[in-house]
Amino acid sequence: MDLDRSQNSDRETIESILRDAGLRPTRQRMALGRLLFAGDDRHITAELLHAEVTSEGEHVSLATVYNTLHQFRRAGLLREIAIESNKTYFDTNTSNHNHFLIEPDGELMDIQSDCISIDGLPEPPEGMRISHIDVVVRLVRED
Amino acid sequence: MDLDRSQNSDRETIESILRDAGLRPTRQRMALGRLLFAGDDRHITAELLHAEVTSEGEHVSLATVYNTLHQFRRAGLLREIAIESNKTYFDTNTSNHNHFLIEPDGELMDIQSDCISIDGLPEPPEGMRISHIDVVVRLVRED
DNA sequence: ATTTGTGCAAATCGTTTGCATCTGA
DNA sequence: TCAGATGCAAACGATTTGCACAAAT
Repeated sequence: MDLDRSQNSDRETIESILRDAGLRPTRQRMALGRLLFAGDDRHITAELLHAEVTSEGEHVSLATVYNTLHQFRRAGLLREIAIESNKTYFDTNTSNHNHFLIEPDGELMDIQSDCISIDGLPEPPEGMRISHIDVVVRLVRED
Repeated sequence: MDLDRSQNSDRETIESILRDAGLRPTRQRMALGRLLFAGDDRHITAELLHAEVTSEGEHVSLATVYNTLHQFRRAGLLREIAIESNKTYFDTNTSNHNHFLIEPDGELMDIQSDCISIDGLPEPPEGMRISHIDVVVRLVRED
């Protein structure tokens, strides 16, 4: 289930998101959390987030951005997106959903999961179970 | 469509695969091509392929392995696999199919595409068309 | 002969880590 | 107070690149 993010812009909500995840609401995490969890769902990289927080006048070191993104992911606040890229993309939408990938520029768009159904999956091998299914629909510009 | 690889082990077949792709059949490309296109479909990284070709006693520099893998991909002989990993994986099976990903060790298994059907995809945005759909089914060991 | 490919080492890029310092509970 | 968090710079691993040399048509 997705959180209602309509009011996430205020400090208190971000703070409780962090506390609920067992993370101390430090200045850096609050700043990053506000960028990530307030407003719409986002697809973002560490470098990009670092640039954003910096342009707000907040100082957060790049290493801390990396560390924080992984902490958020471990806490279930972010999900890593599987696309072929040398960079790691994180998605603030942790509910089941899938992606359109605009090939030429690498831009991502959400596809709501309830649209999509997958049939005919073979049984997983003995002793394994499906944890999650990722669907990436690659788009190219029509010529 | 998949090539019949049952006889790809001989020089002539590899050579014609390369020529058809517009690539000169150099010693290095032949050695890599034989490893990739003879026998079963494979999921491989540059480092791994370099280790293989080296252990055969052939000398191909790592840079050439990287360059060659990308040439093969551009020629449509390989496909890059979309998984979240710091390494780039290539698939010698360029037909439409999908993957099981064994989470703990990152191992990949093919799922034949004709098993799977995807319903309920929304229309792509104006001026875009679907080039390819990747499905990755993540597996974890049952506890 | 001319184009194309290769090897090597250095450069680059994204990311992680070690460690001294600082901060929140 | 003191575990936990951060910053910095150095380390790292995967990949790319520049350029002199070699091989293919």
